[in-house]
Amino acid sequence: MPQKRVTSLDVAKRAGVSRTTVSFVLNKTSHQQISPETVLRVQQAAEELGYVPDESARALVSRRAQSIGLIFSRPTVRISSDIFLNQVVVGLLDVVHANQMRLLLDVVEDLDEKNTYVNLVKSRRVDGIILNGPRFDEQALDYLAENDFPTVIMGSLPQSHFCSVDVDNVAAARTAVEHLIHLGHRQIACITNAQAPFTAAIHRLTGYRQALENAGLPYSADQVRFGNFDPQSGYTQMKSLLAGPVRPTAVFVASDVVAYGAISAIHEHGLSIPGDIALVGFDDVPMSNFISPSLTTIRLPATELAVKAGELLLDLIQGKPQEPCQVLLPTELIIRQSCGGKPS
Amino acid sequence: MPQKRVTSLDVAKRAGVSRTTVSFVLNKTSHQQISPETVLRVQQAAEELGYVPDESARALVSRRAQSIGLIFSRPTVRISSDIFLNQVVVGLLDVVHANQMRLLLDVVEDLDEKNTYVNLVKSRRVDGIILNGPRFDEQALDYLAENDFPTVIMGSLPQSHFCSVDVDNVAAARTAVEHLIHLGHRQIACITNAQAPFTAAIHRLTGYRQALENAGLPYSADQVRFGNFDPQSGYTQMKSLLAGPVRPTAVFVASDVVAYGAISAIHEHGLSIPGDIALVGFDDVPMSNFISPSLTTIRLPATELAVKAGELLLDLIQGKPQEPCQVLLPTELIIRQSCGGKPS
DNA sequence: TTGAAAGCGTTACCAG
DNA sequence: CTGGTAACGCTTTCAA
Repeated sequence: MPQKRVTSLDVAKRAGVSRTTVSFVLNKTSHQQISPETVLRVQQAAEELGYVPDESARALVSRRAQSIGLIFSRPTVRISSDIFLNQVVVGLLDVVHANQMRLLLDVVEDLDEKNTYVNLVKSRRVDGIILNGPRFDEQALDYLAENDFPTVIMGSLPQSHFCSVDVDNVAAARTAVEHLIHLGHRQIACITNAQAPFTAAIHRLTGYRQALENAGLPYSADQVRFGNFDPQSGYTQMKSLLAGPVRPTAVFVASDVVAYGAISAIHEHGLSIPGDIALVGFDDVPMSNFISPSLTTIRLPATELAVKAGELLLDLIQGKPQEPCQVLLPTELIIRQSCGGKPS
Repeated sequence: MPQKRVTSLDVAKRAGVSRTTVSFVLNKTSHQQISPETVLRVQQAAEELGYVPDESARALVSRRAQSIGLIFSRPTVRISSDIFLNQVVVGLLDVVHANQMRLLLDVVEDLDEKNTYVNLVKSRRVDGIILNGPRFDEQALDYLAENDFPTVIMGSLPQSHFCSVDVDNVAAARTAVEHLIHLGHRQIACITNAQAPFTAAIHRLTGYRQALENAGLPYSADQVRFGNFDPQSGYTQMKSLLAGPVRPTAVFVASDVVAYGAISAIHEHGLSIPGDIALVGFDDVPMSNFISPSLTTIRLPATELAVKAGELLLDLIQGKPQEPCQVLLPTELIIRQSCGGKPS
C-alpha cells in the first residue's frame, strides 16, 4: 500500500482543531488571529505527520498551479547541444525556488499545433509561460494574447505586445562585426545561429549587414549561411563557405556552439585561426574560454535574462502592473584569441 | 477578464448532453456505449469551445498528476555547463510526449532537506521521479523507498533497490585507460568528472585504478584530481597536475566538458596534444568531435538512457511488474585525435 | 444510452 | 478565535 496520504483532516484531528484552522495556520492567513499555542500545536502535528498539502486540490480551489512553464520553441534535436539553455534553466530554477513554485519544461516542435503551450495554459497546469527563442511564425501565441495570459518572451517578437526580455541582437552583432572590421578585415562571412524563422537569427544577420554597410563594405548573400544550433551545422556551413569562390578572411558566427563546428572545418581545411581566418562568436558559453583557440565572442547574460524573465512573469501572474515590459540587457564583446585581437 | 474558462458543463450544454457523457466521450471510456452521433456532437462542441480539461481537477479525482519529475542531484551552478543534461531532457521529453504527460524539472542542492523531491511526491505534483546523478549521501530517497514511490535512478546507487538505468562506469573507464596503456603510456593521470560524493565519479575512478593495476602499473593518489562538472575545474586540476613532480604522458578525464578545461591548461603550458600528453574523455558530448584536437572519448548513450529511464518509470507508475530493474546500456570507445590513436 | 449525485482535498466565507 | 459548509471541475458509481 504505497502512499498512505496524510490529509489536512489528519493534522486537524491530531492537533484537536478543525481543518479550517489547519489551513489558516499553514497558510499564515493572518486575517484571522489564532492563539500562538494553537499555531504551535498545528505546526507540530503537521510536522510529526509529515503533512504536505495536495497541490491538485489546492490548485483547483485557488486557481493557481504554482508552477510556470518554460517552452523551447524548436525541435527537441536542436536542444541537445545548446548549452545556452542550461543557463536559462538555472536562472529560472532560482526564481521559482525563491517563490515556492515549480518549473515545467516543454518544447513546441515546428508548427505542431496539437501539443502547444496553449494546452498547458488551458489545462491550468501552469500559471504563466516563458517562451524561449520565438519564431516569426509563432502562431499559438495569439491565444495567449487574446486572453492576456501571463507570458514572457525570451527573445524578441516584433509587433507583439508581450513582455519580453532580450539583448539588442542587432547592435551586439554589429559590435562583433565592427570588431572584425577594425582589425582590418574586408571579406567577412556570416553563419547565423539558427534558421530564418527564428527571430534572433534574422536580427543578428541584420547587425552583420549593418556593420558592413556602415563601413562601406558590400553585403553579399553569398557570404551568408544559416546555422542550426549545433556544431555540425557550423561545420557544414563553413565547409560550404570555404568551397565558395572567395575565401573570407573573417567569419562572424552568431552562436558559439555553431562556431565550434566552423573552427573544426577551418582546421580541417589546413587553415589557421586567427592567422588565415578570424572568428567571432556569440553567446559566450562556458566552454568558449577553453577551446583552442579561445573564442572572441559576445557575452550574453544568459542567467540574468532568465532571472529577469522569471521575475517579470511572476509579477504578471500576481497582477502587478508591469508597464515597461520590453527589457533589454547589455551585452559585452569578450576579446580572446580567435581573431587575433589579443596575443595568442 | 482573462481566462474565461470553458468547463465540461459548457461542452455538455452545447452538445445537449450531461457532464457525464462529455467525460465518457472525451476519455474514451468504452465501458459505456455511446451512440456515434452523440460522440460526434460532443467532440464537435468541445472542439468549437476549445475545451481542455482542468488538470488540477482531474488530478485531484484521478490521483494522477500526469507528470513526472526530473531531479538533478547537484547545485544549480553545476548544471550550467553540463551539456550532457540536455540530452537527458530531450529523451525524457520524447517519452512524456508519447504518453500525454508533462515534465517537471528540479534540482536538489547539497543536502538541502527543505526543498527535496519528497515534497514533490507528497504534494502529488508528480507521479514518479527520475533522479539524475545520485550521490552516496542521498538521504531523501529513503522516504521514496519506504513508500515505494515510482522512482528511477539515472546512475548507480549501490545497495539501493531502486530501478536504475546506467552504463557500467567502471568497465567503461577501464576501457578508456586501457586504450591509453595499449598506446604505450605508463604515467597516466586522472581527473574525475565530479566530486567524491557522486557515485559516477567514484566508479570511473575505480575503473581507472583497475586498468592500471591490471597492467601492473602503480596507482597513486598523486595522479588523481577531482573535477566538478565544468571546464574551469578541469583547467584548475590539470594545472595542479602539471605543477606536480612527475608529468603524466596521458590523462583520463572522466567528463568531456571537464576535459575541455584540461586541454586548455595543457596548451597554456606550451604542451601539445597528443604529442606531449594524450587525453581520453568520457561522455562524447556533441562538441567533442569538433574541438581541437577532437576528443577520444567514451560514448555514453545519453538520450537512450533517458528514454529507458522514462519508460521504466512509466511502467512503474502504471503498476506493471518490472523486475529486471537495473538496466545497463553499452558504451563505446570513440577514437579521435586527442590520444594519437588516429592520424591527425 | 444517458443523467443525477457523490466525492477527491483544499480554501474561504460566515456563523458561533 | 474557531468550526461547519460550500465551492473548485472533474470522474465514476448507480439509477433511470
